[in-house]
Amino acid sequence: MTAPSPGATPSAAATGPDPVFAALADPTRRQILQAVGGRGDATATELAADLPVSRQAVVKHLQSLAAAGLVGSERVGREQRYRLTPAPLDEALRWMVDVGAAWDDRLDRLRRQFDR
Amino acid sequence: MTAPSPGATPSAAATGPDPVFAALADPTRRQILQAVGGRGDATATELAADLPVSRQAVVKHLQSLAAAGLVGSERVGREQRYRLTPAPLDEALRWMVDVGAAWDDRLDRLRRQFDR
DNA sequence: CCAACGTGCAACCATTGGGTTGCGAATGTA
DNA sequence: TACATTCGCAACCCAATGGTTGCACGTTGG
Repeated sequence: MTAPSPGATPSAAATGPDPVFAALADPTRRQILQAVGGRGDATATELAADLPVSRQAVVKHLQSLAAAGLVGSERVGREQRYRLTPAPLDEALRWMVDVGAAWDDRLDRLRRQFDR
Repeated sequence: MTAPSPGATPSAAATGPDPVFAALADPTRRQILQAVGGRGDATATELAADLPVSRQAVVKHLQSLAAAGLVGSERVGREQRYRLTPAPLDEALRWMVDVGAAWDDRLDRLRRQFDR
């Protein structure tokens, strides 16, 4: 998944899953992520219209998301348009899958040892 | 993945991906999660020995994780043993995959429309 | 039985974080 | 040119959070 998604600078893609998890922690931020993904393109003002928070709050959230490399922005005229760059999700995803997998492995090993 | 994992009560599994994402936000908490998964079984005191924080801090983290349904605990003698219950990870995982997928769909649609 | 160990509870502290408001600067439009 | 948007910056507020310490209560083993 997640082709390089051209256009929109990824704004310093921040290494490691840390910032991604941190970014995903907030419900509003996840909502914003979904919204900008669904629209394909959005400004802070547009997003704020559909949310119970101020534009400035949305801006801050978008900055967090940008810091995690989950969105990129591009200035067009007098507005700043954001778009999704979901690549960093992969790393976080992998982390979770690994934890689950390691656990299942352990269960398997125990089970096998028990069957013997 | 993530079989029901018997034993150890899931401690009120909390609905929705919210508590899971919240739980995963903290690096120490993720470390604890990995540690308890790797050992298969651990107490707060044991975990604290390998971490740069106090036992009480670990206890608090374990409570967060339990609230998210990611660990279950079981009292054995005078110690409280925690174990991984990674099932709730699935929901969070799905959320992320969905966001990524929706985005890829949009890209595809745009590309197809452009080719025409 | 008593000492040692491990847990659980509570108070407290400092920092982070989400949110708001206000304002000045840049850009598009009548 | 004058007006209306839209943005970006800064200051400020309050609640949540990660962390600590101290202490009292069960449990185990010599």
